[in-house]
Formats: sequence, structure tokens, C-alpha cells
Amino acid sequence: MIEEKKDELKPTVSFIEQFIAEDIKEGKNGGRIHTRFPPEPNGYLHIGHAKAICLDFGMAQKFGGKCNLRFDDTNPTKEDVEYVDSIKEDIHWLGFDWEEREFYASDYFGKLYDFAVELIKKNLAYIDDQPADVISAQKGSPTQPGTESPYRNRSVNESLDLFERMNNGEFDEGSRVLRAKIDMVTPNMHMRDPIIYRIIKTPHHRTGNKWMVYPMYDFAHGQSDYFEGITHSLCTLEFEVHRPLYDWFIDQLKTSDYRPRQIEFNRLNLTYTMMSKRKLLELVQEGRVSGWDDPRMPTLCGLRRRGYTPEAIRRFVDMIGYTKVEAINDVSLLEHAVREDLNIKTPRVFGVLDPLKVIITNYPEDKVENVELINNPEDEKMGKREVPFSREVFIEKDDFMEVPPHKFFRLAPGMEVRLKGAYIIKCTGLKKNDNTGEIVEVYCTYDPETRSGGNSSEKKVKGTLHWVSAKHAVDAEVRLYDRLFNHEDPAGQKEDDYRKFINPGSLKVLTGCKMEPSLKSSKPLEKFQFQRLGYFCVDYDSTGSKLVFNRTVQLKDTWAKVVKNDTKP
RNA sequence: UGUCCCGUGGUGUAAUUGGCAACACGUCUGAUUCUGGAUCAGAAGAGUUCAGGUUCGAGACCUGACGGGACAACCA
Repeated sequence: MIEEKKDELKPTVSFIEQFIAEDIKEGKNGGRIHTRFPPEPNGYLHIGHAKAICLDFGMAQKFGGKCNLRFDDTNPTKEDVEYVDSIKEDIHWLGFDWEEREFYASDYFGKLYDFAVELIKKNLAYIDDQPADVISAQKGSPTQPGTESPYRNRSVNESLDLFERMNNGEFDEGSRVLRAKIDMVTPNMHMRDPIIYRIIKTPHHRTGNKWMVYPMYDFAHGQSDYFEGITHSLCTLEFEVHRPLYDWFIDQLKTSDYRPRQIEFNRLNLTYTMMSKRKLLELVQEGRVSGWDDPRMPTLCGLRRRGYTPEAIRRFVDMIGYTKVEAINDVSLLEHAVREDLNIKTPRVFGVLDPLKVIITNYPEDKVENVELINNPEDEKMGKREVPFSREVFIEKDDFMEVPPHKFFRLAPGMEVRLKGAYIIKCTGLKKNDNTGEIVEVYCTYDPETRSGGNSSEKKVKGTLHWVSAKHAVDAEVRLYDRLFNHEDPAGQKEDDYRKFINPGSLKVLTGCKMEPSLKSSKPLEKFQFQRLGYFCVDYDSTGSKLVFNRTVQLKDTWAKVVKNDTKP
């Protein structure tokens, strides 16, 4: 039984895993595996990073190796410690650990500087005095070869001197750069004498004013891998064209057979979701969301606040796999992953979001019965609870219709439904607001013989409703979230057009929702299934005096689908 | 008019390395159910972008088209 299940869930082996397995088998780098997760501390981690984290840490785990955490902090103008802490928190939350191996590219600034000096001495690097636009123009274009800089053949000693003075702060930002001397006519733009050091006078969040020159990504990343003994440097597809340069620097650096290998995989795209850190930052700065952890954000802190579990995210990542195809994954797959996880973990409770009062006219005024309800039919161990029942209860407005359509299994005049865990009731009448015509109260009678669990509860009805006793109900605010964007691929549109596709109805705040009393003391991040509605999570804004819930995801709702299809023209 | 990467049901991935295309999500039936949930059973849906070639045999290999993407930051 268990074996069958295992077989069914057998994760597919990605091409990356196959590469790694081969490398180990061939005994490359001593048959070890050592990976790294290298975020730049310039924003919060999102679910796309989760995909990378699961790979980096996952592969190391699987093959008995290690995975380092390395902050790629080579650009002090964009980075901040604020982000370092959140990144660490999010990785731990996801369930991975770098142990004592927390590194920073800035740890290697000294070594990197020395390596740059060495390249100059080997006549493989030179200082260029030209401004950015001139250098850029000389680089040519993807279809046209570049031309050499007039400074390309200046003397080693002059470059050495200038580089040192650049770092002493003698020159302005932008006035000079250090370039690797490779080839100005190769088709690969990245190999056309790439800039490897530039002057930046903004203090660095870790090294302060120690340095005036900072290495570029290409000059830091592979070398950092090398310094740390990384064997497999896994990154996303857009770095594919950087690989020859990555290898070029390693060639200059290596003193033995050891060399790290860069392998690229497809980044995560999700329908109706935007993953660009820069644009997410804009959403935050422009106040279009409440912050990085707004539950509509694809950030890990946002998903956490929304009620997603790390298990669900890991499962999702597992399902989508790693390839070289630039794919766009359906969010419904992510939603399936949370439902699957929350279904087995979450206690069921009653919460009425849009209350309508039902008065059970033949039920004694002051009587209160405690009815027993199963906390989770998927897991007996989660036990039972008691919920008070009385003469006046709230049901969902949606669950009553004065003139019901075909196949409506809920409450309507003359119709019977079961109040889950309690009795079968029959609608005998209703009261409307004289002015608006809105239904304000529904009258019912109950059948005392039909109490749940009793022997005589043989009677069958089509519909079962959730409910909350009016006098015991706890008020709550409930925030309903929908997709942030209307467009399937908001990021794939013309630059910055994504704002046009922001869904104006992505957040609905409901107040005056009625919760069963057991929820009174619930704490932030606690998760529940509100029966028949969906999965909900207590928000950070929730307090003892004011409960706030976030809807993580709706339950599948085939009735809603029927209604929707019927309304279609 | 460059170089590199990619092209398998609606979506995402598989196919033991050349042996009659499988799984998940989604969709649709039916059973069951005190959640129109979950569960269970089943169905529809691709002949692998196209055209050649190699082979007894190609989704896998070769050639060429076509389509998509990456590359011209002193960002990562």
C-alpha cells in the first residue's frame, strides 16, 4: 500500500540531477557535491526563489553534500541588511538550513582584488578611462562585432597604478573601470572585454568605506563558487550566455583539477502573477499592496501570511520540475498543492461570512445545546469539539433563495436542509425589509428527531449547511483575496504595462462575519478550514478583541461552477 | 541579419538513453458523502512544430525550415 503510493509520487529526475549523478559517478571534484543559494540582498524572496532553494538545498541533501548560503552583495547601491534577515528567515521557514555556512561575496573582496591585480600583471586586464557610453558603443551589438578600446594596450604598470588609485578614491565614479582583456569580436557580448571592476563610493552594508572599487557579478560569482569549493553552481537560464565567461575566469584561477560547473534551469513563471523583484518593489512603493508581505504578493512572506505552508510550496516545486523550457505554470497547480496539504492538517470550523439570521420558531427561547463536531474527517486523531446551538442561528446569505433554481440543494421556502451536526430544519417563512426588499430574517421549524448522531436521524436531505449560533457568535473581519492581476501573463507584456492589469477586486474586506466561539482565542498564522468555504488563516492584525482572517484559497466549488455556466450567454 | 538555448494533450512534466507516448493539474461523467469538500471509479484530450534523412524501427540521432526566448547595465 505504502509502496504503491511511493511509486505513484515518484518525483521525476531532472536533467540537472542526472548531470550531478554522472559527475559524481565519474569522480569529478573528488565525487563531492556542494551547492550554494546566492541571493542578492536587494529584496524579499519570492516563490521563484523557492524553486531555486529547493534545488540547491535539495540536490545537496539528496547526494549527501552541502549547500551554502551566500549573499551576492557586490553592489552597495542596491543592497541592504533589511533584506539579509528576511532572506534567512524565509529559507528557514521553507525548511532548509545552511548550518554555519553563511557567506557573503563581500567576504572575498580582498581575494578578488588580488585576483584582479594578478590578471593585470598577466596582461589579461586593463584600466579603461573611457566613459560608459563610449565603452558601450565600442562593444558593438549582438549582430556586430566590437572595436578595441584605445586603452586596451596601455602598460601593465600604468593599469596597476590606476587600479590602486581607483581604490584609494582618487577618481570619480564612472571615470575609469577595470576590464578583462578577452576578445572584442566574439559573437558573445559577455566576452567582449567585460567590465570587472567599477568605482562605487556608496558605503557597503558590511564593509563600509573599506572599498572604493567593487567587482561586477561576473567577476565575483564564479570565483566565490571556486573559493567555497562549490561543485555545481545552479542558476537560471538567463545566465547561460555568461557561462563561457564564468569558465574563463575559473581557467585563470584554478590550480588543480577542481572546478565548479554552472548549470542553468528555467525560472518559475506563474499565471496571473509577476515575479520581477523590481516590479514587486514598485507595487510596494506605490502602495498598490500593503507591503512585501501583502497576502496577494508571490513573496514567501506574503504566501506565509496568506496561509500557505512550506510543505505545500515544496510539493508544488516538486510537481513542476526543472527543465530548459521557458514555461508558464498554472496557478491552479499551486492552489492544488495548498489544498492538498491543508486538507489533511487543518481543523474544520464554522464561519459565516455573509450572515443571514434564521429563527427556529419551535425551538425553546433559552435552550442551548452543545453539539459535537468532528474536527477533521481526514484525521481522527484531531478529535472533536462542541459547538453551541440555539434558537437563532446565522447561515450564509448564499444558502437561502426565495425562488430557488433547479438543483439548488439549500434552503428555500418549504425546503428542508440539515444544519451540520445539529438538526434538519424546514423553512416556513421570511421577513423582508419594507424599503429595500432585502431578506432580513428567515423562519424555520426544526425536527427534534433528527439530531445528528441520534438513531432516528434516518431522514435524508440534499443539503447540509454550516451555521453559527447567533448569541454565541464571535465577530470577525475576513479578507478575501483574488489574483492580483487580471492578465494571464502580466509580466510578459510591454514594459510597465503590468499596472493596467491590476485586478481592482483582488481584495475584499468583509466585516461582521460570524465565527463559532472556539475561534475566539485563535492566534496569527493558525489555519482552519471554514467548512464549505475554503481555507483561512489568522492574520497578524488579529487581536483578542478583533479577529482577522485571510482566505488562503477557496474550496473547490462545483455548485459555483454550475451557477457560472448557467449565467453564461 | 550574429551566437546560444528551447519546441511533447488546455497547462506543467515523463518516456529505463532508438522499441507501438506516461503522470500530475485542469475539464467532464458516475459512485459515495451530514462539507456541492475530501475519497473512489471512469472519460475526453497530443501521435510529439514542419519537411527531409539515418534506421527493421525516431519524440529521442542528422540536415534544413518555422516558432519562442536569451544576449548590446559601470545590475544580479
